[in-house]
Amino acid sequence: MNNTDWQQWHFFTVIARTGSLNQAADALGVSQPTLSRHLQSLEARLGQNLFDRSTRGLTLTAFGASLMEGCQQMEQTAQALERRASGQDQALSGRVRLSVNEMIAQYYLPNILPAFMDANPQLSVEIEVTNRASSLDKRDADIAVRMFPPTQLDLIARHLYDIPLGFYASQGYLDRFGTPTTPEALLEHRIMGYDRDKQFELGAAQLGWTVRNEDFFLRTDYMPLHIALAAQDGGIVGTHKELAESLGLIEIDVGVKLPDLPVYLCCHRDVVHNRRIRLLMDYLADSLPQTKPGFLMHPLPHDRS
Amino acid sequence: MNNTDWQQWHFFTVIARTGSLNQAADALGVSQPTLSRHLQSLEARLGQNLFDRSTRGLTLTAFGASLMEGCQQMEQTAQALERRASGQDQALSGRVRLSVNEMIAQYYLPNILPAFMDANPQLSVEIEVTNRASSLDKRDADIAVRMFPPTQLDLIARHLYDIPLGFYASQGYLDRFGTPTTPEALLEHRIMGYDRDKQFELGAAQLGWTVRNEDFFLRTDYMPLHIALAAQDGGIVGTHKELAESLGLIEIDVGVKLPDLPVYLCCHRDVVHNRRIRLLMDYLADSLPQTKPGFLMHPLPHDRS
DNA sequence: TCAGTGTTATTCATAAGTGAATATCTAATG
DNA sequence: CATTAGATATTCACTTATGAATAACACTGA
Repeated sequence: MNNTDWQQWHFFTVIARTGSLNQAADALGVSQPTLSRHLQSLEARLGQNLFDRSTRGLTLTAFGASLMEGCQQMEQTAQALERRASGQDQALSGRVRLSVNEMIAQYYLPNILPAFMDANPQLSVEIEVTNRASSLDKRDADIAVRMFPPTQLDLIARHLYDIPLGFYASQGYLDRFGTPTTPEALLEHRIMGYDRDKQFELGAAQLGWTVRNEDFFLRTDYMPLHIALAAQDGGIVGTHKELAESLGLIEIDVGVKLPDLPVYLCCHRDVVHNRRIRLLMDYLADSLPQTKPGFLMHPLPHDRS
Repeated sequence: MNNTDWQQWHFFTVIARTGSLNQAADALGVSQPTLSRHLQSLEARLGQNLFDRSTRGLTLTAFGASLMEGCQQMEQTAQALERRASGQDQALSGRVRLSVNEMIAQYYLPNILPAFMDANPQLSVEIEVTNRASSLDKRDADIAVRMFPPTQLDLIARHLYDIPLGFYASQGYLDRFGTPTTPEALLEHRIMGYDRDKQFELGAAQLGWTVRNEDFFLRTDYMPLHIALAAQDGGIVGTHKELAESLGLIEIDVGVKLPDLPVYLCCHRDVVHNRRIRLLMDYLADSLPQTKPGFLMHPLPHDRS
């Protein structure tokens, strides 16, 4: 009677979320035929279909949908189990996964990570670079560097320091287009903005500006491209003060002080006492605030003649 | 990264509860070597041991114990999932599991079940006979007939009727030992009682009597044996009025009215709307109260010469 | 209309998991 | 001290499950 296969519920959960056997197979690390068969087997045991099949994927039947709540609860519990288990693995060997955005990855980590890796050769550091908030829940990462305080209650956040921001352009750009002195004038310039990232919009709103991403001259969420373009006389960029200055960019004073960018170090409650994770967190907390940015200045190959 | 195998957590949960690979293998329907290997695999993945091994079985390490809470939660969710899924299987074929005590099984069901099975040949009725409250949680049974209201909130109970009780003995017994007329005198007689079942003790306490199971002349929880023995001049039995009378036993009036025995029909909230289960419940609710007891009078072979 | 891209289902050689039997261990017992 | 009972671990023949390849299908867009 205890014949129930938790594995099949797991498969079902992921299939339901992805809506496709192929994607679920990818996520689960098994093959699509395997999922197909397990799903059929589960449906056979339950006596009715969990999904409607089509050539565009699978969509939950009412029956399948009615079971999703329990599946999600099971998944959360399973994830918590994994976190708690891994949080108690106090060995100083193994992996630590760190999630950072492109700016940290490009301009800060290269300065400080080698020393850590030298000091802890048993530890393999895995770095996930993304501009979205990585899921510490799913243990996609153990530690995350974020520029905003996390909202989840079960995350522990440590405010490290604040990065001063400013608007910058190269001397060459300013020679060609002049130097704006008011916010209004600034917005008429070739200022680089974001694509889907809403952070700048929100920050501007707090300053009383009405700015939409659509208004920008050039739009990308990949900030190192902002920097590289500005360095090549491409326009005005709002970025880290120290970084811009180390690149020889000139600060533009439009009479408005940009708010500092806070830097938070986050991890999950369940793993905060883990030695490996603690080691890297403490090291980052020590070294990140002291680091001058600017190791790999130019990620994109270019020839400035 | 989503490599986590829910199945192994299931195995771990059952192993932890049973404290033995062999028993867990039994409960899970797999072999002991399979469990041994999966457990080793899980421990290897987590990097530390979940159990201390000994020749007396496995005992949780502190690490393993710290994970049990999550496992139990997962198990409950899985069980709820199974119930909800099976509750929505509206086919009128398949199995329905019914849990009853020995009295119902012996003296009532034989009268009424054949008609139900004739009317619903597609349905296979499985009957678990136990005097303990069967677990509707684990879906050991879909429906349970109980003589006391269930305490769990997620069970639905339907009070069917009340069975009048009385003290009875055969004419032969009364001829030999006389007829008691007071409670005190009754307790001096060869009255049959229970072994581990505390219900009679509790009921007697409500009447103001102080009776312990140890005081009885003959002790067994198997009530049909009470009946059979009384019918063979073996002593006095407290049992169902109609049943005793149909056996030709004589009621003994000691000036105290025994409280009626309530009969409840129970099922889990999650499956109450299931057609199969509903069908049998409704049938039992209709037929049980009207049934005269006494189909198979003498379950034990005997020769009354 | 006709490739192109996505989907699920099926096939079959092969790899992985399984379990009966067995080895090995320990505590309890005569 | 030898024996028994009950436990986990290991072995190996064998069953089962797996996945690369493929088929069959439906939508999309040129």
